[in-house]
Amino acid sequence: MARYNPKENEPRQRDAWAKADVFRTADDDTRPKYYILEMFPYPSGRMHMGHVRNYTMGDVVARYWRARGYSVLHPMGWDAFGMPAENAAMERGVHPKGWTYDNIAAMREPFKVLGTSIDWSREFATCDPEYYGQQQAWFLKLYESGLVYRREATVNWDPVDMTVLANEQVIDGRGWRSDALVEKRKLTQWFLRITDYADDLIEGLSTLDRWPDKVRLMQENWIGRSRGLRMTWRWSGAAPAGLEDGLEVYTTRPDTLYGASFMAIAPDHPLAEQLAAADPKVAEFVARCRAGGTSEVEIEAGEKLGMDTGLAVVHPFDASWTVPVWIANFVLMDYGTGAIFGCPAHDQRDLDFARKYGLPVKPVVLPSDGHPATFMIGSEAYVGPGKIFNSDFMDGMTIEQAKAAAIDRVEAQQQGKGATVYRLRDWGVSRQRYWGCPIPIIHCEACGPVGVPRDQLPVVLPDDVSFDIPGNPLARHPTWKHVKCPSCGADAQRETDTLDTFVDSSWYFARFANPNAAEPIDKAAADRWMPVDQYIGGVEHAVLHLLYARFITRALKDQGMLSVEEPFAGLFTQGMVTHETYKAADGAWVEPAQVEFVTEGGARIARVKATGETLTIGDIEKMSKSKKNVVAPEEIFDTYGVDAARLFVMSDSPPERDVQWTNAGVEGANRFIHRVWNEFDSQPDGPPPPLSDDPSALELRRAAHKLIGAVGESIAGFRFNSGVARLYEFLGTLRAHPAAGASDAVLAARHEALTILACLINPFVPHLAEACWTRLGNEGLIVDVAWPQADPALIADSEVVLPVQVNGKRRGEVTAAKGADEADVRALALADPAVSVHLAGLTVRKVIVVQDRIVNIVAN
RNA sequence: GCGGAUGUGGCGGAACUGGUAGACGCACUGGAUUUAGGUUCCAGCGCCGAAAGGCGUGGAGGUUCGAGUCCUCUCAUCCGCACCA
Repeated sequence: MARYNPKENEPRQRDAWAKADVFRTADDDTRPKYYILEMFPYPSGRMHMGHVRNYTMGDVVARYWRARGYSVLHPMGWDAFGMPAENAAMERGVHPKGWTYDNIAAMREPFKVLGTSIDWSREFATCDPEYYGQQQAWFLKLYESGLVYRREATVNWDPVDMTVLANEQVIDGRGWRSDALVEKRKLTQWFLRITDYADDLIEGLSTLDRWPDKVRLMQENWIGRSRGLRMTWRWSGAAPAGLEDGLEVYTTRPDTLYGASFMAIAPDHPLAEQLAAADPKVAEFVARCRAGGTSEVEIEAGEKLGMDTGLAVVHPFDASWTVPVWIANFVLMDYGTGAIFGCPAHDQRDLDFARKYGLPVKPVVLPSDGHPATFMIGSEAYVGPGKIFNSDFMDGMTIEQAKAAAIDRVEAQQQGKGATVYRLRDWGVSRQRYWGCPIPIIHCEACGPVGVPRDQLPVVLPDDVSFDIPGNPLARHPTWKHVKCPSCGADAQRETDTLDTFVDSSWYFARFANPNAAEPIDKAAADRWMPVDQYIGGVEHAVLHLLYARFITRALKDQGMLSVEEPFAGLFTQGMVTHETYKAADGAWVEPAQVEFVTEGGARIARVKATGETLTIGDIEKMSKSKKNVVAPEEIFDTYGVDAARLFVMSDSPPERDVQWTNAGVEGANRFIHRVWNEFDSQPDGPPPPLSDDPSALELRRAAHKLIGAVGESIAGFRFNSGVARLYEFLGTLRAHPAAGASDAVLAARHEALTILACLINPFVPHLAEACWTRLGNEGLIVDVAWPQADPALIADSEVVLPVQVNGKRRGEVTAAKGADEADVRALALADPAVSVHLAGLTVRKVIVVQDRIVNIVAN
């Protein structure tokens, strides 16, 4: 017997897999397909524990379905464009391209060491011109179909880095890198018309029954569909220029039109801007609103600011009733029409505003317990159900009836129309960045924006760029942007913006079906593999990436490039890997690798290994460089082996929750691995004796056969921690039947059990499983072995143990034949001495027998 | 503020449709092996109690023969959105 040596075994098994090329996926396989995909990583250059967990999870699932006879596609790529490469270029003078490809090379190694069953022949990076060129091709198709357009939009502009920032990159109003105050700027930007698909994207959610409810709900809220009325209020008096028809507002509460008290427009509404141009006081007010708009404190306080414009409109249902028009800071220009009618009695914001500026508050919805004469609104608006009153023709209606009636009337008066409004905005994809996919458009003075002809794709990024000054290197490149117009041949300029990197990740899953296709998507291959059967990634992408990918999939389907509407049939969002934090007296964080622990008086004390300095044990947080609570996967691989790391991240917590990395935990996993090996290694060489029904062996055989279903269901149901627990438990059963001194019957049962065990541990600890498989005397690789079949006779129990309760409290148990009828079980239970003790002096009123489950005796 | 999730020993967690709460791992305690530390092996380990027994799944009620699981209220923590008309 030799101690299991992962350092020697693990590389050998990986070599064997590579040599046999076992993970290459054939496209002409006739077996059913299973496409499993983990969200591809950004090539930071370093693998972290989160990757280990994410990719091990996917690998366990991939290896399981592979063993179950499916043709499994499990590809891998790199989400390789983006800001970190340019930041590295600016900070260290390296080229983004070299930096990125070096990082990919550095990360590919640990990913291969992890032993995941990936078809590396399909690998690509989004910064490969072969990939982004195809992206440009479909982008142009969407452009031709009208899904891509250009308009002026307000963006976050970082005046120091001279670039647009995404909303996520603005922290408390400042650029995340430069710390400069971010300005709102109007820039002409490219947009994707995702709002065209708003309804489809909502309806589609109901088909995604293997997605977490949480994610579906978040997407629904993000799209934010609301139904209401878009209507125009006519001016009382002279109409402002350009708004001759009146003031258009959007409301979801047309039932409260008789409660109207004021109109409010956004500070950046065209009317407000017009008034500001004419009146310095208005200009000053508008400026104040804008400044306050970004200030956290003011939003927090919710202070309502308003200014009466002096203009007024006429109520649609009463020509003698005029309503004043205000400018208000709480009205948003980019939602609805940028103008509202205020009904203070039934909207809290409107009420706050009305109270502050002394505007009328007239209730029009009466709660069921309210009286029309006495019902009053205090400081809280009434937003509950009730009957309409004070409302002429709507009096007595329910809210829903009144909404319909008001919409009908407004439509009949030709002053508006029932409308659906979304919170979702079109997707701005322009980035003033170098390291991204060039937008394949040429601007010609005569022809306008013209798509780059197909035969000139890809538009490749130039390599000779500099990062010594801020701004977009593409824009200041001496020659790159100067081209001829493809349409008229005149001098023209290339678009120098690049695409948001979320575009890159919105279709890569379809490209994996055939990464070398001459078209963006090989439709036949995509029809074979799409949709992804199981997608795995972090919940932080619940709206962004997952919504964009769903949108692009639908858009490409409408271009005839794909057949599916939804890219991901199943989604699993995994938790993070966390670790304790350690802080020194001077406030500095200390890495776990430098910490040792002692127990003093039952308390666990952390201190620095080298100096003995006592440390404060802080919160358990996501592993991060800033808190230094990081454990490098490579170090763990080196100390314990890859399998121990894989097993631990799968074992301790349910996969959707965070898992706390602990040294003690990985040692537990390591212990299991060595114990498993010892069981295989203690089995005698040579062919096993024949299996027998000897009772001494039957317990082991039963346990092994039952384990097959339990572990399989755990994997299929993403309950990996439970599956691992069952494997640990089974090891105990195995150890209770040692090989040393065992009868032939037990040796035979052990051989069978070990054969099963090797197959069941294979998804989790594949390197160990291969070694175990060979140790049992088998030829070939266990990756090619089918998932074992349980013998129905061995998993069916002939006897069951039934707990017996008296008045709901467990008092004893009886053993009965499986399926025994009620009368027999009842007699057995009543005769049990442990039970009868508790029945002394009581009268049995009722005996409930749940077949093969439990007996409950009701007595008093 | 709105929406959602979670709450079980010292810790991570198990308990699939209401049916033996605490599987499995960690920590801890005792013992064996070892020159010693570590490793390895055996045993114990929800709380109260000497025992019999009682009490226990954030808290309070309820439904049920039976509730961690279902219902009502409530507290705490976490997450998402946030002046969305």
